[in-house]
Amino acid sequence: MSDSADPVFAEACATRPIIDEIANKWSIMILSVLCTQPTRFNMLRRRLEGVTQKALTQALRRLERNGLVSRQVIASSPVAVEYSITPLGHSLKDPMAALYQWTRDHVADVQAAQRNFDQRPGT
Amino acid sequence: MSDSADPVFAEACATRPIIDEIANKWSIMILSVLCTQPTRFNMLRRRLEGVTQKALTQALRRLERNGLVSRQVIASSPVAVEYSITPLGHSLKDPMAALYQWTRDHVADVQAAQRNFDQRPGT
DNA sequence: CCGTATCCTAAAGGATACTG
DNA sequence: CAGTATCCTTTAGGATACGG
Repeated sequence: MSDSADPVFAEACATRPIIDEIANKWSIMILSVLCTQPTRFNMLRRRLEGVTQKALTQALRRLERNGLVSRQVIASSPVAVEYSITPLGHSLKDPMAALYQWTRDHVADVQAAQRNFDQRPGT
Repeated sequence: MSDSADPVFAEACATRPIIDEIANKWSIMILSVLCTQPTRFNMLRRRLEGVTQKALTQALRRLERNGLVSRQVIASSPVAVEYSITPLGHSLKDPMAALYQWTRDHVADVQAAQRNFDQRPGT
């Protein structure tokens, strides 16, 4: 599977497990919020419209496990939990930006291809 | 969800649908192979060890729909189908490379975070 | 307030058989 | 050769209820 593949894309095979950890449905939106400021659970929940409690918890745990987000419990009376982005999480910003730039540059091409594909006659 | 989020990550929200199309389980490995040379269905299947026929077909259709891969039927006696990467697909190489570079630079950090997380006491 | 636990449904994934 | 169709098993996702 790897002998003569292009080196750049070949690396994709090795790095995919980590990419998959990051490319979770809500992860980048969570990072989007946390990049601005530390945020509490229910605030995140409000900001990410449509997220369920379960999904948010799962995404946060995953980000925390991978060192991109840190979780701090503030022992106030109704307990507060604040999530913030780590330096490691922050370092993802630049490479992400490159990918978003590609998407912006080519979104029209992709959508045109989709329309073309979807409109061609079925069997 | 978007008023005060960091601009770079905020873009993530808008571009995620397209990222998701590309970040499919087998997509980058398929692109890895096609980037080197056009390849036929069963050859791809052999190169991507562990892929099922169904999964490979689905991934190829998706890549084709998004304009990253083209499919050409060669009407020989047992019919042959050759897949190749398009210029659009090729243009993904550089931004991907940036992401892989990040992964390479930080894989140790991520794995350390994972070990640390996994080894801490449960309830 | 911040979750975990449970239950249920929906969707994904694999194996096998069959067609142009 | 290159798929599609079918079935079945596994996993993910959502809703609800409860605990620290």
